[in-house]
Amino acid sequence: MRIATWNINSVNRRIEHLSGWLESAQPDVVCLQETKCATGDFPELMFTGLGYESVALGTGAWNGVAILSRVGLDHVRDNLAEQPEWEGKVEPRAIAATCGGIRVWSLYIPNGRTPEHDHYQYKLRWLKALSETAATELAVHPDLMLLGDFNVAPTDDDVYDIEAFRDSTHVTDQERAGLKLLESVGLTEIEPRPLKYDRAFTFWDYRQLCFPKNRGMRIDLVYATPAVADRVTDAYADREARKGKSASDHAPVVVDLQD
DNA sequence: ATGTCCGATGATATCGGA
Repeated sequence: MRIATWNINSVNRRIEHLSGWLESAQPDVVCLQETKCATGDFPELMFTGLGYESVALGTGAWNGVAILSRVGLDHVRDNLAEQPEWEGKVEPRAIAATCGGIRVWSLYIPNGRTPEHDHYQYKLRWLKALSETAATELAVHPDLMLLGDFNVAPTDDDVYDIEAFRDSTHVTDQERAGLKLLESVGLTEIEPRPLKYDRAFTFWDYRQLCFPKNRGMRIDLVYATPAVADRVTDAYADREARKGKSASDHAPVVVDLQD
């Protein structure tokens, strides 16, 4: 079984790019983030035509998550338990479903903006709530995976130059402690291999020619229970999918599991 | 020139967010 996660940066802007990738990569399950469309505007029929069931959660211009599956899609759940709010609202950043026997979460962790910003505290609260939901879910589902845009680089080596991230989010100890909470409840990170160069970056800013210069970050992550991690046969960041016109600023992460 | 892009506004350019 092949399962992937991809921050698509507007699913409707990315229809052609995404459908081409689905046909070439042939994933069985895909977690999407930043779909940027309301639940009812999700291009469900396009995915049906490609053989995928789908479920989406979105409000419009911002955020939005979805799951595509061609191995079943059941027991859908929206949002974390007691998901922290931003400006009084629960944002569409988490959706779960059971696909091919795996409990799958598609997640879009808040960006944080700057370490001084309220959004950064929101991000930390969100990571804590995620670990709590993960703990209760994995008690019921031994085959659990969390996939998505975590907006945190796990180590200094997961950004192109740590010196460029002084006073920035994504690399602080507190954010990384948020990831450690996931490990403390029994999840392990599945680290992808790079297809090119030495590091498996998953995001390159559109600005300043970051992609051609390979000024990237590894912030799209996969966490799994030991039962799932033991089945991993391969994992890679597909930087090829970041190429070309009308690409997302993120690349997909692909994980292969033994059946 | 943030060497950019997205979606929304009340546009026909500008803005917030990333």
